[in-house]
Amino acid sequence: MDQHISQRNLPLLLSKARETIISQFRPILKHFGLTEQQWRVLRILVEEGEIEPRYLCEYCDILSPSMTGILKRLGEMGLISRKAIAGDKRRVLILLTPESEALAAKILPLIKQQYQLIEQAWGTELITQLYVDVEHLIQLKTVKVQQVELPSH
Amino acid sequence: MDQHISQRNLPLLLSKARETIISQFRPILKHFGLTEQQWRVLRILVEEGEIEPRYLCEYCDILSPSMTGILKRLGEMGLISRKAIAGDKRRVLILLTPESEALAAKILPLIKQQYQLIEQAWGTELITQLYVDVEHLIQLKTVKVQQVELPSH
DNA sequence: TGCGTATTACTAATATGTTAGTAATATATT
DNA sequence: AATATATTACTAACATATTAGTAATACGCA
Repeated sequence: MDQHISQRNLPLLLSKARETIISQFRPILKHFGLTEQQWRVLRILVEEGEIEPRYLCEYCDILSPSMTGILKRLGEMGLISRKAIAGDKRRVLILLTPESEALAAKILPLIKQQYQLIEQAWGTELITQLYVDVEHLIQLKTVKVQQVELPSH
Repeated sequence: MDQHISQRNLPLLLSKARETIISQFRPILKHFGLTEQQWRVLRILVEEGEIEPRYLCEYCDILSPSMTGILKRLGEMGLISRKAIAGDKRRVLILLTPESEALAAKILPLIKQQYQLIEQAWGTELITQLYVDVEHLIQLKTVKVQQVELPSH
């Protein structure tokens, strides 16, 4: 009878759930020499086209200092390029290169196939329900939660 | 036409859901100078008492090389100690110190209160449903999923 | 026009994640 | 007993996470 406290630890459970899913895809990304975060960025670029780093951070759920390094390495790998924005010298646009367009075109179908294999093995019902709940939870982020009072020490 | 799961990104959504929750607790841990992972370890030690590092890794969902550093820092902070196991010189037991017992006794009630504040703000229904789904998903980890065939390149 | 403030992407420092591999010890098999 | 294999915790190397802070630029307003 597993009665570990970890089973009532929602952040930990969500982390394990995520690992359960992502571990099914890691071999694909590894095969093409990409980390999970690098692929997250490329995938958003496929969907969005040109995009500024701060939105990339938002969509990928990656903080700015991490994104700086990820974009640096993707640039060195020849998988992204940068374009200046006229009228604002602070801002910049990130976009795919022909190489990464081709790479994404190879990877995306494999991801889709792997999703289908997951559905075959685990069924669609739970996965669908999980989407509903998780998106519901993410919506709630805007509903402010009172913070517990912290003792001085 | 409803969005097929292959066109969405479940690991990313789970990551965002987790961040939504953990951000409600981070101020508490920061107040006591702990990282999230350090607290995960201490919390398991409260529950389990003496425990070997490999089980700590399993229960905390932290890989062994990360755990090595976490335990090293917790040791330097005086929050864990180590005990040899008679009959097997490879193995070791990790346990709390009086200091970390006292620290955990201060933190645990605050975590519980914060959970209550979250439920006040967001309702219990969604949180309960999430537990159900996520635990269900984690169970499925044992059901083997076929791996998509990777092209040579 | 000048000045305070906001925004954007960045750096710095430390902690953790991920993969591969290793030294020491224990166990199974011959 | 001797050898091969398994286990445990560890190191190494690199990528990413987290927090704090900065330089350059843009903007709001007196």
